[in-house]
Amino acid sequence: MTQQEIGNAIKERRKKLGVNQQTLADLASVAVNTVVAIERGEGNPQLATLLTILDTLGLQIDINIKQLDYEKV
Amino acid sequence: MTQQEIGNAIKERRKKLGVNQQTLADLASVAVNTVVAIERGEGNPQLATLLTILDTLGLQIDINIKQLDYEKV
DNA sequence: ACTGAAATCGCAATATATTGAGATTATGAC
DNA sequence: GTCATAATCTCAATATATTGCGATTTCAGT
Repeated sequence: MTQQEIGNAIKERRKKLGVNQQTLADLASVAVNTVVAIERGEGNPQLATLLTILDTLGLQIDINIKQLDYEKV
Repeated sequence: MTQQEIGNAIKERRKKLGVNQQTLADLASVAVNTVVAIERGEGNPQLATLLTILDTLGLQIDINIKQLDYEKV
């Protein structure tokens, strides 16, 4: 999962929950600028920042053995 | 998954692969100090740094809906 | 206990994320 | 097209990760 994909996942989840960037930022106690950057894939957030945002959205990170292309679906 | 657990996952995987911190750092093009901090759970690495290290170890990040305690195992 | 390798620590220098405030642009509803 | 809201951008200030080097401690094997 790339930085860009992570940003997209956050954005989709946020929209699904029906909250805007400002509200998410407030709930996660980060600046809205930070949320914007991460969702756009332009950000290179610190792990704590990312985890806080994910947690706020009811999401979590898992670490797995890298999946090879031919294994997908 | 917490910062600490991520550090442990990296450490275990590294040992399983039989490489030391310095070698991992070199392969991932980061400073050994950075690897040390992350593995110890003291670090708050930037996402790019974390992804590079995980990738070097053949690991990847996945984002999932948070698992509730009573759902575990 | 000895030895070599691995892991950890300390610190200053540098790079980069984060923040805050305001301005600008997109987007959707009516 | 208008209006309101959401999203994005700019820029300076601040906080914090990263690096490099050396020193120190820990650890495993003999």
